[in-house]
Amino acid sequence: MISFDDFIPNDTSPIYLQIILHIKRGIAAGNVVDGDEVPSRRSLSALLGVNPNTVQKSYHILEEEGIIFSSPGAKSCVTIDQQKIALIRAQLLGDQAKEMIHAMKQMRISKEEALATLSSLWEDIPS
Amino acid sequence: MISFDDFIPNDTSPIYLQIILHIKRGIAAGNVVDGDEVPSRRSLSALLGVNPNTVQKSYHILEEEGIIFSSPGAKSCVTIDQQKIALIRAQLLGDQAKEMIHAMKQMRISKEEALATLSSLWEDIPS
DNA sequence: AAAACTGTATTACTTGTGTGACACACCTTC
DNA sequence: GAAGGTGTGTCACACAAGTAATACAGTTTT
Repeated sequence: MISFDDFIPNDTSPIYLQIILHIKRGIAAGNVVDGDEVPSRRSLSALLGVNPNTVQKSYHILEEEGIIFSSPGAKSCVTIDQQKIALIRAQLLGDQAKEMIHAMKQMRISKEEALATLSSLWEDIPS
Repeated sequence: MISFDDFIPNDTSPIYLQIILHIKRGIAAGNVVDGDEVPSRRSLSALLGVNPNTVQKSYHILEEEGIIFSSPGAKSCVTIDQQKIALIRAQLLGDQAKEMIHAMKQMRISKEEALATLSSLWEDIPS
């Protein structure tokens, strides 16, 4: 079962997108494997302090992407193979790096300073 | 005058927040100095393909933060000193790095792989 | 069968964005 | 100096997206 303990909500992007991203990152991390259950709409919404419908929206999109499977009354679970996992991981990693680089360049921060900052802060962020 | 040529809209967070971030990054970069004019609501909205009111919302918030100054009929301009600039720069740099590290750790990506990815993609992203 | 869980659909409210109108400042022209 | 045009910021209202509240229907467990 995927964990949401390290879910840190962010007030800039919609919550349903953050939930989707969190699950995809969990998959990329290998924390979630094919057939794994996903938290129920209600339990996750209670944990995150949001409405069940917001979680439903996330799950619905993930279902359309073929990442989770739902059927009325039953628990939803992940349906994904190794190829998809590698693809998602590469995608998320690349996107995140590109966004970071873009932000740094907009601030005219050198490659060296960016790498140094990242390196020095690495241990401070909890896993 | 601050440039929006390298503004890359992103469909995850509200546009007005992205505009604020872009201007703050321009300030952090040193591209914008005290007294510099800021694009008019209409010209910027036309350039970005959004509504003048969306830009207005960004400028209004920046004015509340004491970063720009507006008065009816006159062009709006930036009001900021070196201390504020250093503060904004440190803030944005730290936030961006922390967000990157958090994302990487969620994907169980090692410090080495993260730095290597960033380093190898650096030259590919246009300034 | 009843209870406690599950996913789903309908509806309303809040926030973000779009459309339009207004008022003030500057600059040209008469 | 007065009149008009074009720039500027500001505001009120309408529409769309994100989120919340509630009710409904199926599955599992007891």
